[in-house]
Amino acid sequence: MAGYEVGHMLIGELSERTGTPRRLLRYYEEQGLINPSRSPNGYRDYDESLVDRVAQIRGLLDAGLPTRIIKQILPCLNKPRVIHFPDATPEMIATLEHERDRMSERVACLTRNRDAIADYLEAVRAGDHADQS
Amino acid sequence: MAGYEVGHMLIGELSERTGTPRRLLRYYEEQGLINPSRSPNGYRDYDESLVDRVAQIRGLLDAGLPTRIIKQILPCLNKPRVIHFPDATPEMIATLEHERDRMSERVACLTRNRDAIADYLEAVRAGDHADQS
DNA sequence: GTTGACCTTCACATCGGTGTGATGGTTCAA
DNA sequence: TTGAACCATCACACCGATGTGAAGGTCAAC
Repeated sequence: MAGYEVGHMLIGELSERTGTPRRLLRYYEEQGLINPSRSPNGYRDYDESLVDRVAQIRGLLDAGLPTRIIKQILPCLNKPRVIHFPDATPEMIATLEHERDRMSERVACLTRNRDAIADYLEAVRAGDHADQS
Repeated sequence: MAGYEVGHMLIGELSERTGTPRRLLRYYEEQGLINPSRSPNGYRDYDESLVDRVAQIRGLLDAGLPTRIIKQILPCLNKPRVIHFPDATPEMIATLEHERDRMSERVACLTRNRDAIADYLEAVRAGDHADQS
């Protein structure tokens, strides 16, 4: 059970470190969002960098993006500065532009509503129970 | 089929004006997100203000919020300045604070990824096909 | 009065993300 | 060598949001 090579881990460790059920780590792999290598015994072998990537995936899922879209935008998000892009096909670029804009819309919507909630909370906190106590 | 009282409309018109299937307008009602009045004949009668509200609901759904949560935060978002809040129970306040924070997290995640996409697109556009043509 | 375009309710289906558990292989330590 | 703690695949179930359509009421126009 020992992790000989540092920077690599089994599914259980990645699960704990990301707070993600094993089931979902396998699901994300099935959807092509990650592809861990395999140890000789067939166990999945996750690279350290996948901790961040999984967090990113979950954040995007939580923000309403489906795996299909996440899969398309992930390659643009490789840690190192834009090295060499796998595919700059016009359709891919159009897709990215579209998704970028949709994300901006989501940000606007969320920001608007969050600010409204914050305002409400502030108003409530501003001693509005004066007529009750 | 004429709309006698302006500012009121049938489900079909609201559907067209918001780009929302009738099915979903009824679903949102069932979930307690809107409650249109009824005409004598049983038809749903939507107020003009629901055009905006439906847009808001759809935006939040698209941003990953479930109807259960949307239902809780909607009352804080009445057009007129915070008039009188229906319920300022401590649990409700805690819920709102929590959801506000979750929305901030989503905004952060979406912004980060959107910017990365934008950077990527810019880099691609910056004549990086130099080594190909 | 019949037709057409609305509306109603209701039910069943699909799809994506997720939960749960069965069945069995690998490895380490007692 | 057996048991515990991992791992694997696979299948079935659930839930929320959504699609689709059947069966029937209302109303305006012809």
